[in-house]
Amino acid sequence: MSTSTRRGASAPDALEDQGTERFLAGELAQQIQFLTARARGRGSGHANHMLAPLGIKVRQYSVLSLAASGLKPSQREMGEFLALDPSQIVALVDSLEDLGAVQRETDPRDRRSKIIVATEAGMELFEKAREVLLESEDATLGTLSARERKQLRGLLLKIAF
Amino acid sequence: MSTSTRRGASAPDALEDQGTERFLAGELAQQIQFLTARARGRGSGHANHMLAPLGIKVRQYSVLSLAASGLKPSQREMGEFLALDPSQIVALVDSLEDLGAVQRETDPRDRRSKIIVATEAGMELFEKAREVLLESEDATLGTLSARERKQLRGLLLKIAF
DNA sequence: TTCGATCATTGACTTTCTCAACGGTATGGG
DNA sequence: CCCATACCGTTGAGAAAGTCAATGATCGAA
Repeated sequence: MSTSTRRGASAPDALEDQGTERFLAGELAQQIQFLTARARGRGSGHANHMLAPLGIKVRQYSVLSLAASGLKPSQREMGEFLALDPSQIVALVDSLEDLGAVQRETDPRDRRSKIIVATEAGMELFEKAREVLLESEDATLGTLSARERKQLRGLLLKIAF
Repeated sequence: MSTSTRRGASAPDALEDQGTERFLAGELAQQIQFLTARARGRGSGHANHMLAPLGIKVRQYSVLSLAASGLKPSQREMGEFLALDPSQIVALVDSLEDLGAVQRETDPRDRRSKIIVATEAGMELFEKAREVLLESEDATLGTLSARERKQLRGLLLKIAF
């Protein structure tokens, strides 16, 4: 009940602070590239803020999510799916390991690769974080109807890979 | 005509390399947050690559675009619209100024603020970059129909601000 | 066995982000 | 007019994120 930000009960079409909408008719606001970057900035910003009490960020959540999926992902697979450099995965897994949320297990089929699995504590952390993120997503998507959200998901899914 | 990457004439539903689609059914692929970040990563990556020959990146393009819009934006306004810290705007304007693409003009109404305008050369650079970016966007959106692109633009516009 | 490729890891480096401070300037109240 | 306060651009420092090359261990195939 605290969130004071945005969505004032009044001011129907007051987008953000004044001065911004002046450029909405411009060329940038038509470029999907730019809009995507803008949306992502707002989204991950809000998400990280909401996630802070849990001691992780969205980056780490994404790794934790894969670890908790039961799909036994290797670090390389994670990097590919998350579009992150292998070295970044190392750091992220390290930090989650420090939190006791995940564990590295050497793949018996290929001892070079390590499979990341969530611990008990990791599963609990994941569930909490998941709910927080669903709230955050809901807040970020504010004005969109359920139908529109589904549409957006579908469209993004097509271009994200 | 060199770009060998992606969009093979065949392979209708071959998303990226193999191993990735294994996680598509997972929980992350349902989160708009994640999809947005993924899409943005791909998009800006491709765009920066295409833009490299012109000596700028998407960050600088966005500033140049506003400067070339004729809307006489101040740096503060740019920062707000682009969701960038004022100090970053300074650096971006500096680099564009070094390229001779933009100029700082002190606002006569408020001598604290500086209005950024594109030079002749800046306008030419902007036009070239604009075309490159439209191509890049087209490539990134590959599989989307014109109708879907319009939808996506509309949806993103709603959540980007 | 040996050679080339792959995986995780490390390290160095660049870019981007975030924040605090400072000088110059505007604005409003006494 | 003078003053306090707030704002703009700028600088600087430090954290976070992204990029790239190299290495040891392991795999797969010749």
